[in-house]
Amino acid sequence: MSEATAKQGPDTRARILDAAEVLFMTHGFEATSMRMITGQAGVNLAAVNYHFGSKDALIQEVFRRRLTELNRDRLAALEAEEAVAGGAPLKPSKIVAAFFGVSLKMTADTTHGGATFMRLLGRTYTEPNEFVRQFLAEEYAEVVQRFMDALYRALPDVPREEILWRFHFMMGAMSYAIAGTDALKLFAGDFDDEDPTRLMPRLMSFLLGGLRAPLPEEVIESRTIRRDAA
Amino acid sequence: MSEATAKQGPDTRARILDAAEVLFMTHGFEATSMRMITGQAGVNLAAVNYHFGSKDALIQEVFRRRLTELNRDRLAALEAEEAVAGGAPLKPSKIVAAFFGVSLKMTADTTHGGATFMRLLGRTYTEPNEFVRQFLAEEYAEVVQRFMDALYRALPDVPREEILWRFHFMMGAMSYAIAGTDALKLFAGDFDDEDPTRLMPRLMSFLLGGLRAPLPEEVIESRTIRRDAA
DNA sequence: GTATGATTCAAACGAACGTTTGAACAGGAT
DNA sequence: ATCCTGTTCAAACGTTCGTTTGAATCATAC
Repeated sequence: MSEATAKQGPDTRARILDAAEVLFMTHGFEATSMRMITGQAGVNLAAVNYHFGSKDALIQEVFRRRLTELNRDRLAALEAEEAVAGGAPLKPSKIVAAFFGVSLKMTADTTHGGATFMRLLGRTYTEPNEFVRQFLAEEYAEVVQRFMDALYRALPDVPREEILWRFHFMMGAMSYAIAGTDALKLFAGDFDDEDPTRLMPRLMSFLLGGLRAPLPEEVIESRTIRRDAA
Repeated sequence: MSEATAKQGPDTRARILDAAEVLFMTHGFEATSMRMITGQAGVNLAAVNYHFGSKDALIQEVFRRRLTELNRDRLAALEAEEAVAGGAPLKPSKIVAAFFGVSLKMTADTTHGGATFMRLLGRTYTEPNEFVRQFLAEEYAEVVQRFMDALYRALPDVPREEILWRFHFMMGAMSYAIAGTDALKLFAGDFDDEDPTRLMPRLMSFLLGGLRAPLPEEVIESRTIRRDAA
């Protein structure tokens, strides 16, 4: 390994990662066996442990190779907006568009498997597996902090806790929108599949509407939604 | 002889269901073994297959016993509103409150395990397992249809497809809000723990804001939009 | 050519999985 | 006491899991 970089085999690594990405999305981590992965990738069973060390390490690598790029693009989009603003606080819509627009752009990318990964990622936000969630949290720590700070500055009069909640809600709506297209079909069988290009404006309208909604009156005084069914 | 194994008094069935509910929520379906379930429940390994037939049947029963009640309450809440309206279309806020308010009421129920189940349910909306999703779709078919019809009548000028999407987004925000509290903590370590009573008004404001947001321009091009407000 | 290190391969490993078995135990009703 | 029915129990079933092994193959430098 003199000057050669991490370039290893011909394309065994990449084929394993691509196969695993699809299978993890379709069946989940636990239900996807090494034999399924290596079978679909057309490589030997031992190849995964040789190239990645273990199944868990393979899972991490599946996420890392995409998340690195995704979060880099997110930060770039945010910094581009900040450069335009020149020190002034950004408009919330710009911040939201920077974060979620990058996500949806990858969702629309069908040629490089980005769409598959985004669906996998959406499912993984609620993944029970502890080490997967721990890994995701580390990967997200910086970018989330940066966006939250931008939102704090953009909405100085809104309690930070409230902004945190709404960001949480927005993440949920996006994850579900991307990952749960099948679930949507289950709700309404007569539903023609859509290209993610049309999902983007729909989701963005919804997210901004939720973000700008009036604060709950609970801030002033506890109030319960009237739902008396007698 | 060494230890007096606490002779279990109450129902073995219920003990298995309660243990399985917690373990499924913590580890997921595939990662939760029969031995974990029976061990936590304090029953024999064979008890699950004796009482439920199989692990899959146990999963279904875990959901069925709670979903039956949940969806019954949802329909009751909707019908109560419809009775008050007396034939007139309901306001969207009432419909949303009927559907999601019941969910959050169960989330706030800590004494009967309802909160545990709601977190499990939130995670399961994006569950890859095919038979689980099929089962969920059947359980939800009627109640979703009823609520969608109510929304169609409440918003006659909004394209049905658009309402479907926004309902989808709302489901995502709620599921994530309930199931992903840990994820929220990962984003912001300094976060005082959740009190579902306070989650309710927060989420409701967000959902209604998203539901009433202006439609994306792409849709507006072809249709005139009227904004109904509550 | 041969040597050397990286990669692939078939085969096997022990562990854990869901499920099944047949005996043991319980408590009424006859 | 006996039978019956429902339930619990320890043990084992066959399968599949992730991982490991050691030899075969390939590529490149000597």
